[in-house]
Amino acid sequence: MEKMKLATWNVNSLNIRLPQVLEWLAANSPDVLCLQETKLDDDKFPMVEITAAGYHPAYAGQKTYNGVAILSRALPEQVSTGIGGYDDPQKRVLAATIAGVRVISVYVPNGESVGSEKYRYKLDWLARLTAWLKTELVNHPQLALLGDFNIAPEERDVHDPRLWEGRVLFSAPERAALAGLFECGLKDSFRLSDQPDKSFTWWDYRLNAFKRNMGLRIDHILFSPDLARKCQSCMIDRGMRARERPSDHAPVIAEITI
DNA sequence: ATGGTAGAAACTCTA
Repeated sequence: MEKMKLATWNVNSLNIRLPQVLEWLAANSPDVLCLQETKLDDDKFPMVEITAAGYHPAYAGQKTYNGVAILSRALPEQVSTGIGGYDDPQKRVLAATIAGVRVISVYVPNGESVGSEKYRYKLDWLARLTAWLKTELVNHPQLALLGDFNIAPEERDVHDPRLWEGRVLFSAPERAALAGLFECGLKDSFRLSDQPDKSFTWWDYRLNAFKRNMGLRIDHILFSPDLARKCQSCMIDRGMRARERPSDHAPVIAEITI
């Protein structure tokens, strides 16, 4: 039985975080690493360094904001960008087939604040993502959706649910949109096994949030039913958030048998 | 308490 290790990490600038990404790849040897917030135009992607580390890069970037990538040991096939049928100039979705698994790296809009224009964009974007995924799941029964969803699914995924209730990243409409993905059959790999209490993936840079573990679990690895059955483990590597000059997100890693 | 910090870019926006 062969194992496949898939990971996701919002690096908040691949330019700044490249040394940490290379170190993390060497230490963890994932088969697939999805990145978000690369904040790099495609002609600035660190192709040489990633290739030298033994990974094939696929990327869809833009300057300053957003940007997604998929790094893989095996050659990525059928690489495509964006949500089918939705002309979004923001680079937030990248898909590739790797060793027979359809891997999709997503950077869901942050939403800024409930009721804002960016919040409406977030909900509209999620509706389009969900509609598109329904057909993707039919075409690719072995599908993994990894990334920064900017939504905490449940109260136990938020350090202080009362404080966050109704706020962006935890408002009812956002959680309903995430539940819509689960209704398509996608499973939250993190909840397929027992996990420590107060497990989070993102901590604000401000107010010493990480030291006080004031975090949210907003980065997820979702598996189609076929892959969920093969999931062996899922864990958060919070050690990377404790580093000097860290991303505000920690990597999430899941292992499946293929 | 509507603050605070980080990144990119360029005196502001996004998260």
